[in-house]
Amino acid sequence: VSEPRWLSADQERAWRAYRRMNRLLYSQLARDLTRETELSEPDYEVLSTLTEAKEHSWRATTLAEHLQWSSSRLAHHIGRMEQRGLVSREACPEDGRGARIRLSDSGWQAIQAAAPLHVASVRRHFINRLTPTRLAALEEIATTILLYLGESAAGDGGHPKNTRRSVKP
Amino acid sequence: VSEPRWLSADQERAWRAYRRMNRLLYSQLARDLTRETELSEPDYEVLSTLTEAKEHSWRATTLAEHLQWSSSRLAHHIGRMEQRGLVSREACPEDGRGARIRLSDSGWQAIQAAAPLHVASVRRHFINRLTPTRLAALEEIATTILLYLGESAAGDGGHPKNTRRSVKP
DNA sequence: TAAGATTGACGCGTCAATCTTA
DNA sequence: TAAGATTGACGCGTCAATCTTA
Repeated sequence: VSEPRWLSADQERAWRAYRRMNRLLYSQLARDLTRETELSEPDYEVLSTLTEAKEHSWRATTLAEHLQWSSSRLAHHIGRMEQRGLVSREACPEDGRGARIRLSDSGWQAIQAAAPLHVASVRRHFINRLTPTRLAALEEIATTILLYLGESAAGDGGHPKNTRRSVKP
Repeated sequence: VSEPRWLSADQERAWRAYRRMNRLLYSQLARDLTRETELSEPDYEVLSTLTEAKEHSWRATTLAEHLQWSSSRLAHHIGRMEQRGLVSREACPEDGRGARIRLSDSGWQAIQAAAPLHVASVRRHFINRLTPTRLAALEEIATTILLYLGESAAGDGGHPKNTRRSVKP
């Protein structure tokens, strides 16, 4: 018995609604962020991830893994952020091939200023719109999908310890 | 009483899981599509939207609205697709300023071939992983979020009649 | 003057090639 | 030889400027 060629009406409505929510929500959050700060979403992710590192510095590889970015995307983006003084690059003591990315003072200030605004935006458009029950349901859905997407072994989902801190969302 | 500075642990877990699902699911679907066909996600969206139009042709503005694309994004992308022979542009009879985008024969063949594969991919990674109850819950969540995102008047959500046909997802 | 649409410049992400050290 | 990382070329999306017809 093969799969039907199309989705059922219910399935299609759900699929479309889900994708539309993603599109509009993401663009709204990006709009808020760029209006209220000097940071793009990717900038914000880099800075807030570095905030969670000890010494505010991480190996490029580790950072890329956390962000789920390719190494070349990271190198390009870090290059631009370095130009703007948000992060700095330094040689890696343990491994001569490696690089360490460090949050600069001005990067620290930028993320400190941006974080509460971004959290407020996430609350306003997303968190506050859903009951705790629904939010939990969404998390279950996401976990289920991720499980099948090969989340089992690697990546954030498989992290036994969650030591994240400071600038969270 | 102002909002707390951060999200609660529950909220943050849900928020992260939701975003991670989006990232991985979208990249998996894109990977499947480009592996199995000659089309990118945006190509697929353009072609399948045109399929839903009578005469397989739509005003550029209408097409852009359905896709929720900017007019310049549409113009650029249609230009590239025209080069590849997937669509054609023609003058608009009703309005000398307007343009009509038409699905070409080869575009029609491309979407016919791609659609079942794409639907299968969506089923495999998404639809089949969720019970009907959960899928309905997700649709409700999406609808709720969209409602607050200014979905009330315009856009797909406000469509009273859903006359979509043919190549659906 | 405004609406429909296109264009060019620029910033960003991907892919393949490359460089350096393990 | 492989791992860590960077680089350049290219394709795509955004923004502002522009062109044409209403």
